[in-house]
Amino acid sequence: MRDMRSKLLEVYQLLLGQYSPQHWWPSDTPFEMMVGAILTQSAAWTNVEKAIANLKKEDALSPSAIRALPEPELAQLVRPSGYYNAKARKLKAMASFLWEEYGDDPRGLREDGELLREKLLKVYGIGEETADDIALYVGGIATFVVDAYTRRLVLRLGVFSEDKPYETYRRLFMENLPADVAMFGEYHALIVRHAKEACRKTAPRCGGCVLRRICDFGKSSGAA
DNA sequence: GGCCAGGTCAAAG
DNA sequence: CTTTGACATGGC
Repeated sequence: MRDMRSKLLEVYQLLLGQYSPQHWWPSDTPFEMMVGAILTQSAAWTNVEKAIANLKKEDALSPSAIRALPEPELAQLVRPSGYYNAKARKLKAMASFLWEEYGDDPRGLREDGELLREKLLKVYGIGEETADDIALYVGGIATFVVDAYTRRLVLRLGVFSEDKPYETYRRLFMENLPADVAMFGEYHALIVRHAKEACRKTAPRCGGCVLRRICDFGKSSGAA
């Protein structure tokens, strides 16, 4: 088969041609982006939208408001996104981090360079994926976001025969594609769009899938 | 009613 | 390092 560079690039081209640019992350401000990144952890985006709407309605969508709000009250506002007690605690940790490190100016994240990702990983509630989300979409760092959809796609493409650690997937993309913030951001967004639209876990609509030719999913025989 | 959704943490082997 | 349980709502 062709080399990995061509393969990953072709997947990107096909998805881009099928869905057009997504212009992620869906948010009005950098802070809203960070809040969304935490709230969407293992949750449906439609539920995250309800939670963010609640925060906006109560003027609680700012670092200072999140810090000032009693945790139980914050929890009720983000309740639609699930795991609301845990997420309230995570939001508070993130808001405290923003004040301590950047004086509440999210633009400060852009000045950390590659160090940003490591700093984010130390914050309670920010794991590998969320750190990459923020580093990429707010920090402007050329890092690749690996979510459940990305893993499923890579496995169905036959790149790995079994699941691997997060870092293995991340390196797969970063070592085989040019470091381009806009492209990485678009690639991840397209993977999510494709997953929601056609490449679902249950009842995947492979019939009209643009990746059909290069995806192993559902194939019983494959040419050498 | 069961399964799934743009994960993370802490404890334990 | 891998596995397991906890955390929880809402749509189909």
